[in-house]
Amino acid sequence: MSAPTQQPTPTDGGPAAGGPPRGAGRAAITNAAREIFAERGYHGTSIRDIAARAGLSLSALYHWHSSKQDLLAALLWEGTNDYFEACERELAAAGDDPTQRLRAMVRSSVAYRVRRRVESKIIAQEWRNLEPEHQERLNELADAATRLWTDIIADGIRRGVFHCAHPEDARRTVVAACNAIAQWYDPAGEVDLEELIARYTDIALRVVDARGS
Amino acid sequence: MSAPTQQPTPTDGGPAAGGPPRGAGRAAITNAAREIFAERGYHGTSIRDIAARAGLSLSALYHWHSSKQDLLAALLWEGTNDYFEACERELAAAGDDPTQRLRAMVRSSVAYRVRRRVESKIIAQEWRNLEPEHQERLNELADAATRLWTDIIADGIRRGVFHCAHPEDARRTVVAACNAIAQWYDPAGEVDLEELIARYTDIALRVVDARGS
Amino acid sequence: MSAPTQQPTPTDGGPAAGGPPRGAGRAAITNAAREIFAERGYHGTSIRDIAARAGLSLSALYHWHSSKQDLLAALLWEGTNDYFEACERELAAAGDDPTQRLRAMVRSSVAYRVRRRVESKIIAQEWRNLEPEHQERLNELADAATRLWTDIIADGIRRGVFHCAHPEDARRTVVAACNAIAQWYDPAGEVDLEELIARYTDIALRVVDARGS
Amino acid sequence: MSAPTQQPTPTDGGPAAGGPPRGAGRAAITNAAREIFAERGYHGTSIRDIAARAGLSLSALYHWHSSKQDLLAALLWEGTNDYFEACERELAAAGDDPTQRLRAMVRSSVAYRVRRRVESKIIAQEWRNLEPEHQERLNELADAATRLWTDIIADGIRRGVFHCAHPEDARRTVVAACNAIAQWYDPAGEVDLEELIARYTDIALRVVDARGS
DNA sequence: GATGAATGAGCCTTCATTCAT
DNA sequence: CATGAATGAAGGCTCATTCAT
Repeated sequence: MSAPTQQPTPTDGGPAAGGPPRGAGRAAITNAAREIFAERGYHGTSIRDIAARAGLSLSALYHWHSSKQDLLAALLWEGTNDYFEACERELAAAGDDPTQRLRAMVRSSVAYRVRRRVESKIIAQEWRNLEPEHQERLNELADAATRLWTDIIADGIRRGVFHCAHPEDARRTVVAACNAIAQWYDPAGEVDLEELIARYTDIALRVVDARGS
Repeated sequence: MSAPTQQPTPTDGGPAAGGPPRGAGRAAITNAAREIFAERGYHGTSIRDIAARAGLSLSALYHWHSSKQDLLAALLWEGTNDYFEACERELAAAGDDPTQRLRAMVRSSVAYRVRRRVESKIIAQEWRNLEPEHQERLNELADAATRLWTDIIADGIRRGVFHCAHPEDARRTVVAACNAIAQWYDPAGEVDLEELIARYTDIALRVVDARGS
Repeated sequence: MSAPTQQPTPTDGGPAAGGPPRGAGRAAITNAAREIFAERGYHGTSIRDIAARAGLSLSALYHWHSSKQDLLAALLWEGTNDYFEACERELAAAGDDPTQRLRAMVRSSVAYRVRRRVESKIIAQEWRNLEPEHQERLNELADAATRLWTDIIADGIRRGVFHCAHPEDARRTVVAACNAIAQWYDPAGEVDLEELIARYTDIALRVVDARGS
Repeated sequence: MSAPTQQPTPTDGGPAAGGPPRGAGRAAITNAAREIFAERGYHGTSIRDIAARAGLSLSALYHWHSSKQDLLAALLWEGTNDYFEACERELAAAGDDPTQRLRAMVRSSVAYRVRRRVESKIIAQEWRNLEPEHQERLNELADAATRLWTDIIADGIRRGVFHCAHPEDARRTVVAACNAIAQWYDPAGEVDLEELIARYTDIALRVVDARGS
């Protein structure tokens, strides 16, 4: 169907309900692409599937996006960027303390994986299907996000707050744990977001061996 | 490039070493498929690519495997089964102690992800491209593997050796951390397998909050 | 871009000079179409290309011309007609003498191929892409032009001025020679129009074997 | 080559009559392409049209030719090369005399345009649709053919046998006249090949102003 | 055991065109 | 006068698969 599954896009919001209200083309397509790419993967998805789910013709899709690859690139970049900005926002509020900063990162990450499960899956799996130029651009953003984690853990160790011997492996573990959430979390289940954040914060603190905080 | 990149498969074993493994049709194809599926994904790989890398004709491929889907299914099942058997082997040697059993699981998992990086990537990513019947069969095996972890952690808690409040999240974290190794580990790097096992064992024990062992 | 490359079209004539010919929609489109049809051929040209080079939107194009085919038909007819009228004009001034009349035809033809190279190419190549009705209409005009040549040569032979045994082949040769000019003539080269006319008049007179004139 | 439009190829002769005898793929396609490209032009021809006329499936076409462009390039190259070789063959037999050599060139050219009308049309019209690399390769061959004419006329003038003042224009006229034959000649008409050669030889000699031979 | 030829379905993309505004 | 959004048909090409040899 054409209804946005995830975050509402400012551009649409319009008449809604039913077929895509003439003019909501771009968003309808983006949403449809997001869903189907997540379900079947980039190569497993045909551009006809996307157009159909968006309730538009094949050609309308090309009116808004120049190619299947651009559609993917836009989706991945938008998603990664949103994640990065969410982290920065939480960090800005977290102050200077490594433990608080690590908590902020876990909160941002878990929240993102839960709220944007669909993007999260795509980002994890379809990254390799980007053409080199798009991939490079995305890499820089991803590296910046990695650095956020790295710096916090390094700082915690320096200040004697974290005690893990291998910070890189600790970082990888925490990130992998948060990322995995997108694969299994059921929003209809018993665990709500805040509870989940609490649980993964605990785990993260154990992984970096935080003591006395 | 028909030469096996990874572990030699028992099925082949032939004259090997050098040119296109004389008469080793089946294995050549399996190996080629494994590599290319890992590189480009199931839908991104064409059966012609596989035949070409195996140094065989398209028709030869069909002589050995009945379809592209079967090729994938065989690969995934074989890989998952090998992993499961490796776990059982290590567990048999580990005795009854939860800590020793968890160590055994981490050892099996890390070793598998390192030695069979290619299969590991495929298992992680291409699972969804299996047709339902194959998927179901594989699911049972995967669930059995999950149960190995679950039972060990549950036992550890019951015996007061592990203290984590949310065993499922602990299990997911440890498994995700081990799985991720396949994505980043560089066998030419400085960290050898035993060192890596040691590090991830430590992390796993912190995640389940093992005390006094 | 959108500036007319060749002769100014009476239809436009507007403010012109510089940017997109203000309000000169129709002419801008005709000119753009002429250029691109000549460069890439009818089927090799998209209506979007034309609109883009004219600096107009796709819909504007349809405001002025009812279809791609009509655009071609208009171009071809206009061009052929201009050629025919140029011939008649020169002939009217040439009087009755077959030699003078042949000279007039060569002059008209060479001048047209030089001054309107672009149209000339289109007329030569895109004729076959006209739909039957347009083609028929154009044929009549082309036949009339052919008859101008035929009659002059026949008259010259009758009067004993020309001596070629096969007037049709002579006519075809002269016409082919003039037509070819559009393909190779370089207006920036050393040979100017008058010189070229002189040369081809000589050739034509040799081809029809004119003696004592 | 199986479909009989033009010269018979020794390679075929097989089962004939009816659909293309399994195995005659390559030639059937080449022949079909030649015909349709000549009728509708490169861009006006769809690869499906070609396959259909060849009595094969679309995919079979791609089994034999890697792309539509390659099909065109092969056709153009083959045709131009055949023409060039025919010229060289006739010239070898013509000896040293400029008049005899010019006669040989006219003979080769007229014969080619008559016997291979279809190729001739394609060569004349579709040259511009070749991609640059193919175009360049073909250009060299075409230039070599041009040089054959140029050298003969220059030699004739030097020896005082030809007297035209502008050899390049003479050459262009003769070549254009011969080329044009492909457009109008009707093999079912009254003029046979030898007669046509005689007529165009006469014209050519008049154009270069050959005297006393 | 292995091959080359052939196929039908489907892929991404572009086309000429229309229509509400 | 002019536009942006939308469309159905068609374009070139690739796919997994089959079959006679």
